[in-house]
Amino acid sequence: MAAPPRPAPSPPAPRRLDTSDVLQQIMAITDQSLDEAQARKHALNCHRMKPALFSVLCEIKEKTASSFLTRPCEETTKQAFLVSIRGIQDEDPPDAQLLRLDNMLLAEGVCRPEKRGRGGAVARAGTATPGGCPNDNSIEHSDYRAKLSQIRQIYHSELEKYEQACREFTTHVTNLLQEQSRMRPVSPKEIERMVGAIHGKFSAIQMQLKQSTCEAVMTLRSRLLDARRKRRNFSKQATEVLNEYFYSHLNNPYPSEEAKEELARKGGLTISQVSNWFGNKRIRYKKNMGKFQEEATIYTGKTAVDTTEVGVPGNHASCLSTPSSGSSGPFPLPSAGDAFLTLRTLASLQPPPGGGCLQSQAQGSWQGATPQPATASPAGDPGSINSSTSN
DNA sequence: CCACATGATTCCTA
DNA sequence: TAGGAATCATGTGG
Repeated sequence: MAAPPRPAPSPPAPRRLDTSDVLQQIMAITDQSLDEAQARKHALNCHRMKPALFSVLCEIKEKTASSFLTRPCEETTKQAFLVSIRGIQDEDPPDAQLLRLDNMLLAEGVCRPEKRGRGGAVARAGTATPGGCPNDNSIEHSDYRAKLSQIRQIYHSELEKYEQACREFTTHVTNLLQEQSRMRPVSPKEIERMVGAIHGKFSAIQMQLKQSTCEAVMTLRSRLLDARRKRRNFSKQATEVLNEYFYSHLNNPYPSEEAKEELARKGGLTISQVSNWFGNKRIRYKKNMGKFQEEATIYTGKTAVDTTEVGVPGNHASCLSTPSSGSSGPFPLPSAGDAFLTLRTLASLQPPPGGGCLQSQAQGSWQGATPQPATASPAGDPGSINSSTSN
């Protein structure tokens, strides 16, 4: 390491120096050892020209808004850090994401220090089964609360650590800058900006903490409060309503949105429960049609009776055999015998002209054809529900 | 306790 | 995005 030429080897505080000499010495401090630099700094501080020079520097700094003029060697690293975060502070301020995280942590009861995180989590878990079956959720929820409490503790202790570190670092940097301000122009604004940058940096870290806490809570929720664990069988009435629709639309068991709404309303279910039910029903019926024959007979017979009672026989029945539904594959039938059985029960719902049409459809399959869009069922499914079930 | 039924979820496809 | 298929997890009856 070749030492750069040093300007004035002699006394630390020369008696007569013009401003350029003083400046030169300030710049030379960077190349000196710590002790030397300290001694020289002290000498310069005591120099009679210093106040004047300092005010000139301040003025220049104000005008140019430039970066640091000097960089005492012992602070190089920290200043590098400060410079590096200087760019970061201009990023978008505490944004919506932080707000969302805060809201979620609040809702989950994590934000409140140790106040039994009931409110959000548990209350929401209670409504997590929209099927109208209120659950008693005491046992697993106590487990959930215990784990949530652990998460909360970790969260708060980490948060406290970060906050303390942030405070300490801020104080440290502020002190440094204040000390530096004796040597170079450091405006309060600059200090403020630095502090802001530090806070920005630490709040980014805090955001990560919040994010991982949120993730932990979500995982916990999905594990302990998963809706599947809350499963309740549907009420008999709901099952009947669904089955009636299913078997009376056996060649096209794809209820439209309106039909789903109606079914949901009648069965006290949600739309997604209705969709799930039909999804499950279709696949299970298709897999094992023989098993469902009895059920099919019951419901198709029943709906046939219902419709005649209501007196609108052609309404939903017509949708079974409409040309457009014939354009896609109808429901598959298990075997010739089963097919006949189903057809016979279905046929009781068919208006005479569509009979042949139905037969040809019924020998096809839902599969292979694109799922019948609900709108393609021109009989007006919603109407068919309304007319076919009177309750 | 076990087997089966059933509601919900996930992944994939058209 | 809806639906199919596989799967999970709970409910239920013997």
